[in-house]
Amino acid sequence: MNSTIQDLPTVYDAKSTEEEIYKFWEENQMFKADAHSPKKSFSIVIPPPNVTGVLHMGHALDETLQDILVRYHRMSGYEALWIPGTDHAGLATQNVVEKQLAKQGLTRHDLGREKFLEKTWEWTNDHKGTILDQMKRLGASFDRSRERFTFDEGCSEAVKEVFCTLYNKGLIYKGAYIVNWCPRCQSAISDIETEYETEQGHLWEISYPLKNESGAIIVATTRPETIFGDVAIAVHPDDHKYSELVGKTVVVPLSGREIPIIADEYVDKEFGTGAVKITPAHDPNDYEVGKRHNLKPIWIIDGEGKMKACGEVPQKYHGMDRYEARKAIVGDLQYQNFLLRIRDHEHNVGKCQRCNTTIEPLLSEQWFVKMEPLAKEAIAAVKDGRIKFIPERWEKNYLGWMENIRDWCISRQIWWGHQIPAYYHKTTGEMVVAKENPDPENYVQETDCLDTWFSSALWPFSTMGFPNSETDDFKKFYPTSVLVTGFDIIFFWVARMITMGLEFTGKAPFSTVYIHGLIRDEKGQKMSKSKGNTIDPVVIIDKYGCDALRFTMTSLCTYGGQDIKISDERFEYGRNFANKIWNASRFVLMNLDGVDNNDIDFGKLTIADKWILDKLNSVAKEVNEDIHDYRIGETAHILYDFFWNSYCDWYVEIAKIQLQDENIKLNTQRVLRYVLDMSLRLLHPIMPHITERVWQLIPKETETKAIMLADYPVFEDKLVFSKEAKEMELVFETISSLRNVRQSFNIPLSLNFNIEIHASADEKPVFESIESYIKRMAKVENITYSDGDVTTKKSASAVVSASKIIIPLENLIDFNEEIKRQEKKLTKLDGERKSLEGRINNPKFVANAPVDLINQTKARINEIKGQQGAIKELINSLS
RNA sequence: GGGCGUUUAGCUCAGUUGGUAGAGCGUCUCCCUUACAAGGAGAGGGUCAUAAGUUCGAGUCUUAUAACGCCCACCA
Repeated sequence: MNSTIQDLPTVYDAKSTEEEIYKFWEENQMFKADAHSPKKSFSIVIPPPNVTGVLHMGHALDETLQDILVRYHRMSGYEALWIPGTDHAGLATQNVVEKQLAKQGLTRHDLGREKFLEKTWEWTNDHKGTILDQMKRLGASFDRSRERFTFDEGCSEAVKEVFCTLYNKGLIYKGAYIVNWCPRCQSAISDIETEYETEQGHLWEISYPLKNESGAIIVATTRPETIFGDVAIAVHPDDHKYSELVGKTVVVPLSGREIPIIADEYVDKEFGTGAVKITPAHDPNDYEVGKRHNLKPIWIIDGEGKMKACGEVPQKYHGMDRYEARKAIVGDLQYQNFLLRIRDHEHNVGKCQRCNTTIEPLLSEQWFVKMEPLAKEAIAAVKDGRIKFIPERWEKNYLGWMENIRDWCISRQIWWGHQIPAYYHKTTGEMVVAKENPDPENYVQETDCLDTWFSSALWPFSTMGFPNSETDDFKKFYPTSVLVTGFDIIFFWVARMITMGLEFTGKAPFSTVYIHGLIRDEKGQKMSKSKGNTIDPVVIIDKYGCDALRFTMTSLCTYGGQDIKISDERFEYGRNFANKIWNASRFVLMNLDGVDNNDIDFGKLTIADKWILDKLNSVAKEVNEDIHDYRIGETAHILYDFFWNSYCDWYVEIAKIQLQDENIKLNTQRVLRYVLDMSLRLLHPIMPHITERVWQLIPKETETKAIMLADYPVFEDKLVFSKEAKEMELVFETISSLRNVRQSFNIPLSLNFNIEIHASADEKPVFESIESYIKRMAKVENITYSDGDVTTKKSASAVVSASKIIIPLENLIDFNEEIKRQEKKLTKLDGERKSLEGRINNPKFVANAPVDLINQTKARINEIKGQQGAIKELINSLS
């Protein structure tokens, strides 16, 4: 980092810089938090990415926002901790390892549980760091010395503690229930892991003949293959169509089994035929009906989605896949004249979120968490404001779900994960729930594992040392400050963390939930590998730079948390800004002459100096407020506008003039240096690398290690210069007007012209003080003043504030064009004046509007009148 | 069936206590002015989806309608 200023390339080299800078931070352990620090704490736990995961745009956004908050607070005097880690991702990881085995023609069963776990641990240890290493490319300032894994020893201890405690409180139970079974994953999954898709299906109407008499009842079903699991036909009790049939017995086609006709209010009279077959083992609603009527469920489909080889299923169907069986059964029903009609029917089918396999509702023994008692406090915590959602509307969403909470199926029939700490006696079958096996000789552990989200739910405190609440980290950093995530996992994760945090630590695990939008492609579609519309953040970083990625994404975040549409080219925005920062910095550095401090002489400040300092000051104020309010996109916009449009486009250009004046050169250098320094600090949380790099290049009298450890700028009273800030408007307007004239009449830059200013009494001294700016920036040769009337000379002109500027360019301009130009302005002012006058002449407005506004309106009307008078005068002098 | 979001410039979108609309990109002019052509300067472009209401005043608040999108529920 010792290159001289002159050597710096004119194009910012993001790639080499970012690598170098990140290494610098890491080697100096700047991300490491101190649990013994006297500073206030600010802490975040990362939403742990799956160990199997690869970095995607969603991470890029999520991690960037967290990093911005962490870096901001670190610079603002907090002891900031960001804990990284990964999720063991039960099924996902198991699938990856199984796929590897499959290449060798093996299944996990060939290896056995123990060997398979060994293999999976091996894979995990090889890959645990990869996604976090990728996140280093994002500039993430997380504390790798505290890196955790949801399946590491500590987290496992926390899981056991929580499981046993909940069980002993009666909040975990084991029971038979209809669950969503994925035949491919061979496991139960929870309700929220099931997604519904609309499919074009059929409604088959099947005739069930009455026993011992003529006649039949016709049943409509979408799943004829479950016919062997039927235990009854149900009709609505008020449905007189069927009232005489209730209580009678029918014979199940193809099987010959006899089942009753029952009445139950669950049945919709209007749907299908008004008669439903009841299959308690394979449909959640049927299960409820069956329970009400004491009907024993019959299992006819197994865990692989195949027809069971059991007595109830005719032999010819044994082992048939459920869809094959459907075809065969429909064919057979038709052949035997039981099938009366087939209708097209659109219906929703449950799919496994992970593998998109159609879910098989299956009655089985599973473990559940009784959610309702736990939800109470989790609801209260949000309602009473202990936890705040941003944007607020997600609160409703959360509360709606919590208030209708259903029990959480936590057991999974997989091997990779936290094995449920329940032990069965080998002979008696007696069950003990305990952290350790009470007697390995005689007890075997439950084979099921826990849903991965069970350990994720404990993440904010399992990472801090729980169940030990006396660790330094727990005392210093728990509860965490804010949780940053997308809305897609509010139910999966956020809600459960809140529940568990409150139950086990008595505190909300975080006080704010900051929900950002999802990243979508340019058409607004979700990015997915299967659609082939993903954008790889690493590719973007290679092409545009990490800071460009971060800045662009940040700028696209809205207060309302809207989804963000991105395309490759959008990142040019951030790249160009980075390049602008780079080149502006180069200019300043090249002109600093070694000035190594910000000791500005306030007595020597020019009007432009005061304006930029005032502006910087208000930007600092606004940025602090915005970050505090999680309006992070806004901070990007404000800083972009300030740096580019105020600092570069105006101040730096003005500074070029001031630097020529030996009287104020040094002070100008200090102002340049100061504003650059502060701008870099303000930008650092969003664009950490380039700001650090440039900051290191600024000459300093004191040895300060890094910008990331420097103080974040705040509002300062001494930097308020309202009067000068206002007066600078005259500079901007004058120069813009003159440039407009030049452009309108195609006057080449090489031609310097003279101007004559008819200044109002109070504006004249201001004009005099800004003469050098006008001359240089508008290419003006001479400025003269005239107090009296407008000259009758034919000239182009401009009305600025309360003054008139005459540009005598007789031979160069088309007077008709000039008149048109002025008239256009006149019309514009006219519109504004009429509207304002309409207001001020309305007695109700005067009676109701705030005094300030009324005064402002009056003043503006007067100003417009003055300008219009001046323009008319100028037009007259032309014609 | 219930809930939520979106509708503002050609495109993508900002716009927090209501005070006559902004940015980036794109378009048109001019400029290689000693930080930057990934740049500089100037210009053009909007009945803020529609309708009613509240108000002195509505992109902003209320109600209704339309279109698109999302979430939840899951009548076989």
